[in-house]
Amino acid sequence: MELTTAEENYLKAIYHLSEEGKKSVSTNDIAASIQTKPASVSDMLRKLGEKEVIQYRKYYGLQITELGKRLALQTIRKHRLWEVFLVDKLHFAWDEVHEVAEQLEHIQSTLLIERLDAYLNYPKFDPHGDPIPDEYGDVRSRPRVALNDMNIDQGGQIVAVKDSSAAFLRYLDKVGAYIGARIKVLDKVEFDGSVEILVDQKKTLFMSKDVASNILVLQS
Amino acid sequence: MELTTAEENYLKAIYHLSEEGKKSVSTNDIAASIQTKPASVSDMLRKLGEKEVIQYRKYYGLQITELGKRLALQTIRKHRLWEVFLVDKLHFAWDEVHEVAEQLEHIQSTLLIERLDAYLNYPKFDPHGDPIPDEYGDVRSRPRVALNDMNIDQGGQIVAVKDSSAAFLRYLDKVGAYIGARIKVLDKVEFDGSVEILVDQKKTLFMSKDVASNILVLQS
DNA sequence: CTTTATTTTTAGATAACTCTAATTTTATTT
DNA sequence: AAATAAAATTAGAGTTATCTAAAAATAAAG
Repeated sequence: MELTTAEENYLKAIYHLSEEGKKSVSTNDIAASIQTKPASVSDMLRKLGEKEVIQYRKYYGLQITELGKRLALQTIRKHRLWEVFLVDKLHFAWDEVHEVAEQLEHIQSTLLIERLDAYLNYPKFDPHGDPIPDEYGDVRSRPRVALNDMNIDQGGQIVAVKDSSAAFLRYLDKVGAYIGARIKVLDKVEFDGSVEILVDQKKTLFMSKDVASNILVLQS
Repeated sequence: MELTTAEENYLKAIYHLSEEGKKSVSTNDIAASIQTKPASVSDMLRKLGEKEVIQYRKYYGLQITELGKRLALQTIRKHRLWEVFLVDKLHFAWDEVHEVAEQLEHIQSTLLIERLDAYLNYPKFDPHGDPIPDEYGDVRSRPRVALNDMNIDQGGQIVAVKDSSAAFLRYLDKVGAYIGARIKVLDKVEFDGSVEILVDQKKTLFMSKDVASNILVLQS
């Protein structure tokens, strides 16, 4: 089973949207997430259905199949391994890697990925803290909680972000709340849901609920 | 100026054919070298002409422009840097790299190539002994001679091969005549042009004229 | 429970790249 | 130089992926 680059991108988007807890993934959701038009999505869904990576009945909705999941995880694995390479070896900043990894993930060569994995020392998480699936698609994810769901005086380590846009990542870098930073919730404002946190035992800062909800913390 | 992957491949083929000394590059030559049909080539030549990377008048022939040369060398630079990466870092055999490098060379990111170059320590030659152009397209090539053009008792070091097919490279590896091997011509057979050589001061072997003509030696 | 709004799909075009078959141009032979 | 062969190009069609505009199906509102 071989997928084209476009098909891989659609399937990856569908997988990610499926994982976000939403019952069913809509045509519009997919279109928004990969910056295309709903009409194009409809067309592709028919094709992905024929290839049996999703189960698709028009107007009804879709469901990703086991085969689809496996293929999506393979692409995600490649993407995240390349991100580790770019950051660890080529010293890219964590907000510069996405665009390039988006291209590299489509390179076809199992040998390449095997060797890359070994070369990077079989990393389990990418620079954003997201888990890297193994070659069979198995993921070992750490339990984690959104920063805005933590209570006062609770602490932990930032392990991932939900929004990986360059703008958001730059903002985090600027305030020192990068992956790996240790934080503690000092206060929560009932009114707007914003939080006050202590970063690495030295700096305190305020975060809007919107920002905090995009930061995932491994509690300690 | 941006080229598509297909355009880059055509331009690279045209550049290589141009460099092989042939006065003019024919449509059929290009078709053969990238495994496509002459009809497709004609079409692409028109497009490349419009983009001014070649000068093209139908039925007459073509000539690569300065712009075309620069762009082709950029692609070749990327290809060869990736080959160094695959061999030096990921321990690919030198006959396994081509197919993967063929994909990697089309990744678009100047930052990536700058960083990769630095990471590999600014290599000047790829694993096949071919020179790596710098970012401006300048090539520092070593003077070298085809093995079948050498005389008896002359020696040197194998620095490159003309035919990079996996089959040929495997053959060379098998007989120990890899890039970097030191050789000396022991005898030449007038009748069929075959040569007897001493490899790394220990092993002697016979090579057909056909094989010898595809091996380039830096004389010493 | 109709009417309106939203979502989704189809229809028809376009762009890039490829092919086969037919045609045109250039080269080679006799 | 006419006849034939080879090379190159055009014509027409297919594939993949995209779009806009129109139509169909479902959901929401009155």
